[in-house]
Amino acid sequence: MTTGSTAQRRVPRGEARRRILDVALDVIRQQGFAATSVDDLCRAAGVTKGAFFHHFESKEALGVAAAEHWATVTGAMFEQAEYHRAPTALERVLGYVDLRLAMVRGTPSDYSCVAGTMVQEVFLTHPELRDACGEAIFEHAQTLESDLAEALAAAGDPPGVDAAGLGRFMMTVVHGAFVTSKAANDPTVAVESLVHLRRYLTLLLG
Amino acid sequence: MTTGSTAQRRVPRGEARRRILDVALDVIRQQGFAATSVDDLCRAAGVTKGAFFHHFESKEALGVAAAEHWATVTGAMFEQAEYHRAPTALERVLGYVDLRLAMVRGTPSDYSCVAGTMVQEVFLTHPELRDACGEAIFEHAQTLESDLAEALAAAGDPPGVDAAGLGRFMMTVVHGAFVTSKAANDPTVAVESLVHLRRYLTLLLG
DNA sequence: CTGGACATACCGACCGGTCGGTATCTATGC
DNA sequence: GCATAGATACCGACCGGTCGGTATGTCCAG
Repeated sequence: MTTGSTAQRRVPRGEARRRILDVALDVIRQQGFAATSVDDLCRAAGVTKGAFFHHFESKEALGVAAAEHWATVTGAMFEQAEYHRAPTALERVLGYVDLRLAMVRGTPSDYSCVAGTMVQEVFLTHPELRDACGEAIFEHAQTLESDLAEALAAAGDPPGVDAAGLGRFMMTVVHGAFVTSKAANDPTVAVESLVHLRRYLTLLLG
Repeated sequence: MTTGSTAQRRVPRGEARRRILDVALDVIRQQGFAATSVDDLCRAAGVTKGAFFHHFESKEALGVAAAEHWATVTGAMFEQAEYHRAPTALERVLGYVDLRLAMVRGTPSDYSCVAGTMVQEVFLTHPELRDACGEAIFEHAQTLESDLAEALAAAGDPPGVDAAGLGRFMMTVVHGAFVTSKAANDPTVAVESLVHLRRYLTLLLG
């Protein structure tokens, strides 16, 4: 039909998918998953709806891909962090918390977690998306496990505590800090919670 | 125009508002705020849209009222709980955690928090709703403050810890436990996090 | 010249919200 | 004790816009 000039390409060919995923991380953290429309994403990515549905078969599929993309991006980021180079396992664990403390100085849209935001909304209604979020979160928790196991051993393996569960608890505090600091509209609340987590780890493992 | 038989009243006159608020607590915890339509609420409450917008000037206003209703309902529930009758402040604090532990055995739609669910989605886009959620959460935290202050004093007031901040940390863990247990699709994760919180409080205050 | 990577136009369902109307209370004067 | 008038509670058709998704066409790399 119309046609004519055609194809104002807004984004270089081949980059649409990545652009959509990148902006999704930001937009979803700002607005939540349900409140984010496909058009919102396309606008922000500079891409048309055709491109969107070419790469993702549904909005839920985009969510799943975004959770995986999130895991990749943050995984790479944490993998490079300095805290891995600390000499003792306890210092590495505390270093992780300190890194979280440093991150939390900005605004929730920047420091919070896409997976944690999405899973609250969709855990019942979109099981596949829920599982993708779960994997992103607990896969990250697992990166702490070996240091935690070592630190626990060094502390004489306190009874009733295991490395995997302690890692999950750390995720609980981190994600809880996102919620309460959003509610308080004040990142200080996140800071203070992470300091409590740090104190707990010190008491338990020090 | 139409007229005719008129007014199949589905709900006794005068109960519409309360019915809407009651179902909102459930539906929003199941689907999130943005994914819950006004029609969803009306259907669940057995009420028409006219009734809805008679009582609430917008969907956001309903959200605010729901947060306040949540604070009232849960406030009354926690106020009656047994843990207030424990002899020492520390036992009362731990009793609160034990109550949370007991609650967390069900399903997230039942044990999670409306305010925490909503605030994740709307903290940036709906400031009034965010504030209402914040008030619900931190007002609840305050109910722990006097016991925490007393327990801290009994423990010799450990440096760097204050009752208000510790109360907020407890909210952080509770809400974090909602997130991670949803993500894991397993309430066990919430249980284990609350056990860690209990251990922290014991180490700090015992 | 083919197949993946888009663009554009479009669809029906559903969204939050409005509005004119009705049913039922309450207050008041007689 | 009863008519009446206003306020409140509610009904449900309707509105413009937006939603997720589709159909079909064009571009371009290999």
